[in-house]
Amino acid sequence: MVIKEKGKRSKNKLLEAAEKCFTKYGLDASGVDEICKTAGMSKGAFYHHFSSKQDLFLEMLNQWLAIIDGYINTAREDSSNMLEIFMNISKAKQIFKDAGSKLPVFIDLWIRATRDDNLRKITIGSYQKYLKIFKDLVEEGKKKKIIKSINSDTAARLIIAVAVGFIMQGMLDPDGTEWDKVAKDSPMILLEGILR
Amino acid sequence: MVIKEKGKRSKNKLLEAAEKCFTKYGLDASGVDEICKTAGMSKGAFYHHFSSKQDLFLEMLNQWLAIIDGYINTAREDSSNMLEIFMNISKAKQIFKDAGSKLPVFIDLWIRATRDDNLRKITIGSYQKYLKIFKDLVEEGKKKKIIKSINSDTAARLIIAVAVGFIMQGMLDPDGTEWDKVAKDSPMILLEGILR
DNA sequence: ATATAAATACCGACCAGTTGGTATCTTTTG
DNA sequence: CAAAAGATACCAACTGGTCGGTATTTATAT
Repeated sequence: MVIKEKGKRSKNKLLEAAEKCFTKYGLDASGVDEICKTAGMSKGAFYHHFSSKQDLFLEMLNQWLAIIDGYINTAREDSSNMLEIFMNISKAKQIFKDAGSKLPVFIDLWIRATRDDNLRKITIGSYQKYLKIFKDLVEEGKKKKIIKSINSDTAARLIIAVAVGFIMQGMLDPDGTEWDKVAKDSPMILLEGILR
Repeated sequence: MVIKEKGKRSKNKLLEAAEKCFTKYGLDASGVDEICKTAGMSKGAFYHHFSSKQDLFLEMLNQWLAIIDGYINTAREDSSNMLEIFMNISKAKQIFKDAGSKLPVFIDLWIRATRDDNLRKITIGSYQKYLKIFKDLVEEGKKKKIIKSINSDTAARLIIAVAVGFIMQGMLDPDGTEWDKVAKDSPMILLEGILR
């Protein structure tokens, strides 16, 4: 079958509409009705494709995590040494461009995962996966004597903190600075330190 | 009068109850009814003290920002040089202890500020105030040749990113590591860099 | 000090609107 | 035709917020 079954297409339409709504109003404030209206579909269609609003959250999150996986794997394939991988990931201009509008919703999901066990399981699973990637990267650097003998767990979490922290700030104060520039310069500061 | 007027006490009771609820269920999921029940008061009392749920958000946020102000000012008064101030702020064991339960709610407010103009104004105002503090600190360090000639705006935002990022991770994965240890080690890594 | 007046603090039933979700029916598709 | 997809009408639960009335303080006058 050349054309995706109409069902899948409709489902995607709903997913995209949901993303629009979530970006605009937030997770909680976006009602199922609103999402349907945005998608130009009916509530019946919605509940034909998703068993609940939650269910849509989960599918959306899984979809995005797959995208992030893609970015990371690409960065890994395109680079030969550990330092290159790190820089390629953290530059992440692509992420900020493609996923820019997704990021606030992603944070929203993150917060929600704090209180929702289903979401939490998925989120924490991926979180730990990425954590491990950075940890291994640091460990490798330590073995090759490129990196100081710092705790690799701490370092990995620090790297993630920077990423998440920038997203949060970018959401609150998008015009406060040139965020892509900040994001570009920060990995270097992180690597080389602040002190002379 | 030794004892606070009863009115203020009741208002505080509501504020505290709200904090409990928000910590447990999140901002949106905590209904006014729930807050009142937790406080052991009536809805009438609530709307006697606050003009709306929003209004309570604002008061709560202002209250907390005042606390943070206190921490920062204390750190400034207790230290003589720029580096000490920075370390005193970022150690912030006191913040993590006292305000531990508040932090998730704080993040929740942050997200909400993204879409709510009133909240945004307050939040962004404080954000920029703290940003400036760090910026000035970095500038001072640069003048004294302690700090590299990095962009002070970027550096300041990087520092904030680390703080916010740790809070976010701590919320998602509280038992994943010893966060106070991570928080203690990170400033040093930030200062001295990762690379050898 | 006591009576009175006036705020302040508080209660809880109630309302209009919205929410996620369901049940039933119709259309499209293979 | 049967199954999938979609539409419409509907509902029970819950939401933030209102309102008329009552209890409790606090200020004032005597």
